[in-house]
Amino acid sequence: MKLSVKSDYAARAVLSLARNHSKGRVMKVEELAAENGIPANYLVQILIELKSRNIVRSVRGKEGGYLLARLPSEITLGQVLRCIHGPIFEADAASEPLYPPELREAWKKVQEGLDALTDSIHFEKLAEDGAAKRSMYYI
Amino acid sequence: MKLSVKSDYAARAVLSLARNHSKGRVMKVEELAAENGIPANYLVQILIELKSRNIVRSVRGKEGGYLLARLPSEITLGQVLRCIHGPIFEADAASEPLYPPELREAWKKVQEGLDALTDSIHFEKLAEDGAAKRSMYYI
DNA sequence: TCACTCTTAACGGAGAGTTTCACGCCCCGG
DNA sequence: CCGGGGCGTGAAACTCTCCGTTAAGAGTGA
Repeated sequence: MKLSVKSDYAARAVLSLARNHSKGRVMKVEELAAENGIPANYLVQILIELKSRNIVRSVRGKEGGYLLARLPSEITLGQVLRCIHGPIFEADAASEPLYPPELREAWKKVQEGLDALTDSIHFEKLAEDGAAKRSMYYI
Repeated sequence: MKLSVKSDYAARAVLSLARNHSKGRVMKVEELAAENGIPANYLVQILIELKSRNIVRSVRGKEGGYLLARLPSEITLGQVLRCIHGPIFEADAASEPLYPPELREAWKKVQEGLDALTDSIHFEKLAEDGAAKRSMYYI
C-alpha cells in the first residue's frame, strides 16, 4: 500500500501554509507549487478539496492566495488524509452479507486506530520541528 | 485510501485456513475460493506470495492443498498485509533531498504505529471470535 | 501411466491516479 | 468602470497498477 502522491502534496502544501501562518501572509498557488515541487495546476485541485473541508481558505483577486482556515494546532495529518482519500482503511467488500464479521471488525479496528494515530499529529508541531531543525544550521 | 481487494482476499483465505488448522486438514484452492467468493486463479497467485513469506504451506499431488505454515497465534494481520503490499505507508517522494524532514518523520511514525496495530491482531483470536459468534446461533 | 493438484509466466481490459489545458469568475487598483 | 492578476471548474490525455484469465509445466499418489 503506497501513500498516494496526492495526499503527500496536500500535506506538504498545508505544512508550507502552517509555517507562514503566524505572519498572516497569503501564499499564491505558484509559490506553494514551486516551493514543494508540485505541478501548479494539480495543486489547485487539491487546494479546492482542502478548502471544501475547511482546512484552507482562499482570497481572490489581485494580492490573493491561500492561507489556513484554522489554527495550525487544530489541523491534523488525519484530517488532510481523510480529506483526500476518504476513510483511510476501507474494505468495500466488507458490506457483503456473507463476509466474515470478525474480519470486518478487525478492519474497523485498524481504521479507528489509524485515525487516532494520524489525528495525534498536528501541523503546529510539524512546523515547529521544521523551524527548530532549520535554525540549527545558523548556530 | 482503499484496502485493496487482494489483501482482503489474502486475509480471508488465511482466516479460512486458521479455522481448519486444529483439524490438520488441507484445503484445496477451489475450496478456499468457493468458500470466500474469490476467483480461484487469482487466489493461486496470492497463495504463492503468502507461501514465499512462510505464512502458508502447500502440499502437492493428489490429496494436496494448502495449510498454515505456522500456528495461528503466530500469524498476524500485519504480516499478511505487508506480504501483499510491502511497507504499508510508504511515501516514495520522501527520499528526495529537499523533502521536509519533519514530514518524513511523521510518515515514518504513522507507518510504525500502523505496523504495531496490525501486528497486534493475530488469526488465532479471529478464528475464535468467528467460532464463538457462529455457535451462538445453535444455543 | 493416469488423475489430480500445485507452480509459473505471460497477457489484456478496466479503472484510478496524475498531469495538462482551456476558459469562466472575482476582486482590486487605476 | 474596466482590465490584469489571481482563483474556480471541468474535461481531455496519459500512465500505471490492479484484477482477472489463460495456458503450459511439474510433482505426487493410485
